[in-house]
Amino acid sequence: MITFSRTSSLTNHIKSTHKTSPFHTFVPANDPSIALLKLLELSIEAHSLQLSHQSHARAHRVGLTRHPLIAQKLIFSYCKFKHPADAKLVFDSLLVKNTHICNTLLSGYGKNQLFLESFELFREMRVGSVFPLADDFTFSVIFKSVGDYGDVLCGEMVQGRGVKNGLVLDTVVGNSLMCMYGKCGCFDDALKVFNEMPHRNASSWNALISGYVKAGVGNAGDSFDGTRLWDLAKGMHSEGLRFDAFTVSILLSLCGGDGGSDECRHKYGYGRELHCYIVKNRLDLSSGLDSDVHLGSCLIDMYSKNGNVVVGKRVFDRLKGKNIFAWTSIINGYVHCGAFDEALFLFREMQWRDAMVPNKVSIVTILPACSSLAGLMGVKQIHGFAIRRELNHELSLCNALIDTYSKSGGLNYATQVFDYECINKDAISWSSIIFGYGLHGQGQNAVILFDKMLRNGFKPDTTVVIAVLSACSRSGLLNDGMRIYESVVTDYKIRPTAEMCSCMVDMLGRAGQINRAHDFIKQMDIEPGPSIWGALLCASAIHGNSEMQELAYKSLIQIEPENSSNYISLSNLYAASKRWDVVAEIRKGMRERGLKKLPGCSWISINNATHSFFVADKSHPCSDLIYTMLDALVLAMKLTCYNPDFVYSMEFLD
DNA sequence: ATAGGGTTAG
Repeated sequence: MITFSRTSSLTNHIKSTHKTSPFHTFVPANDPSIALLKLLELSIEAHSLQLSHQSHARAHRVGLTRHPLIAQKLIFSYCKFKHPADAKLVFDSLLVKNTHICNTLLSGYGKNQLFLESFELFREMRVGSVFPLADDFTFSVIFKSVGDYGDVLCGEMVQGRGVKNGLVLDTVVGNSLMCMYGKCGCFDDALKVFNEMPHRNASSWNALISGYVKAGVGNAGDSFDGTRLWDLAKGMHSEGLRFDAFTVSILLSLCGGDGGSDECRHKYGYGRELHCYIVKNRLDLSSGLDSDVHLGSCLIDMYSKNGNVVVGKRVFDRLKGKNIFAWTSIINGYVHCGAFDEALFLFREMQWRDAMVPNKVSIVTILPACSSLAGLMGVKQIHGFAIRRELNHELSLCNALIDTYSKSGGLNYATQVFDYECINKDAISWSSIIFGYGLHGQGQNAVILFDKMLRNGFKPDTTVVIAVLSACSRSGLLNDGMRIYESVVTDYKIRPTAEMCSCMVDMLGRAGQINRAHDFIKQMDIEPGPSIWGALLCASAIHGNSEMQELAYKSLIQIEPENSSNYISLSNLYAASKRWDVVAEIRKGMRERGLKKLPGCSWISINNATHSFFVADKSHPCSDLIYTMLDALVLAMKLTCYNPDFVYSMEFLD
């Protein structure tokens, strides 16, 4: 039984349309269109496709399917519920199509990724057509679709029409045009629009800032010029516009640290300042408003990316109306700092206490915790969980499962997911399975899959190339690796990255071709970094080529003069051939630079307490007992013919 | 009715 309440906006709307409606003259008091509109509005609010269908049927019975408002609402709801074909049926049945209705279908096509249909309809909305003329709403909707489609040329053509009609002067249209350029990675074009806009609002600035972020991310060299970005944000302030929730959330996403560098600390400082800004400006986090949960999730993410999940948890605890995003953010925070028990606890709490239904993202997020705590069995459990919720065909989940299964020793399960569950594969699916085969020493299969991927029309990217090259390297498939490398560089115009090059050096080196590996380094376009010399070093150590080993160490010391482990290893190399004079010299060099060997540390968790140990560490309360046990173990090892090599460690026990 | 923000996978 549905009861209707008298609400403002809709009633007003109906009142205003009543004046022109042919229906009201006949049945003004109990106009069936009012009830139908209410029903449709309710179905949209309640996300009920069934209710929309019922309303549609009722509209048929009373002959109202061509009522402009009802048709518009039907089209809207069908598109929202991913039934664009039904929306099209309603649309086609209309004898007169107004701009509003066309815009609704246009936007619905966009929501359903039906870009070609959307462009087709847009093309019809011009002078001399049976369709109405495009207005400012049309343009903002079409720019959004063009942006999602990712075709700048198409966007420029649409912009041309917009300029002709004088519609790009509108602020919202201008903003959506900027967003379109941003999505296509054309920051300069977005900036041009921004500079030429007659009226700008906060959203214009937000579009500019997020456009800058999108254009900067992925460009390895000029990945993210922090200063310029914060200058942009300051420019917004000096134009008298305040940051709104959108601005803050974009900026917060840039405050995630990924290490302990100065730049990270800098970013973290900005992040905390933004948190203060939220509090000071009463972008309050505990009012339970939708936008506040949004900001809360951004904050949780920012804190956990900076290694401070505890503060993230405090933000989380204070959030009212926690949604799946907030829950996933905090769970992700705990997963990333390795607190798997806590993450799993929250994953359960989310469901039992907050009746939250995990989605594909939350399942992907919890997966590393399960594999870490319970190995292959844990991955299988999550997989089963996903199957019961019919989420097992989701691309990102499949990709995560392929990767985690193969890393947990379940290559056969990974293959099954790849072959039977992962219906629409992407570059990540292919590189995950190829990497998996490589990991399990099945280089030949990795090569077969790589070639199959190319035959299926996928262009290789650097990640998948690294996956297949490292597979070749591990399995000693020198010829295949060389062939693939040559092909991706010449046929697919992939510029060799440092990682790709170190795969090649590793591959040649492991195959015993140390000199060829060295020649490869010499002909590289890029400056050899630590990973490349490290690969050469490893290979020359395996094959006992101490001359090349020395060269690699010296190069490493040259490019990483502050990394003490290079000195230690070089010194160990000389110690092995009893060249104590050189050893002494190296250690003197280290002392002069003020470098110390970082002591190795190992630890074990027992009953939620972590016990850590350094070399020759006697500080543990049970130290005597532990060493007695250790001596007994060493003795037992020696008795079983294993002769542990203590030479290097003894050297540095002064 | 239109634009702009959040969690995940190699």
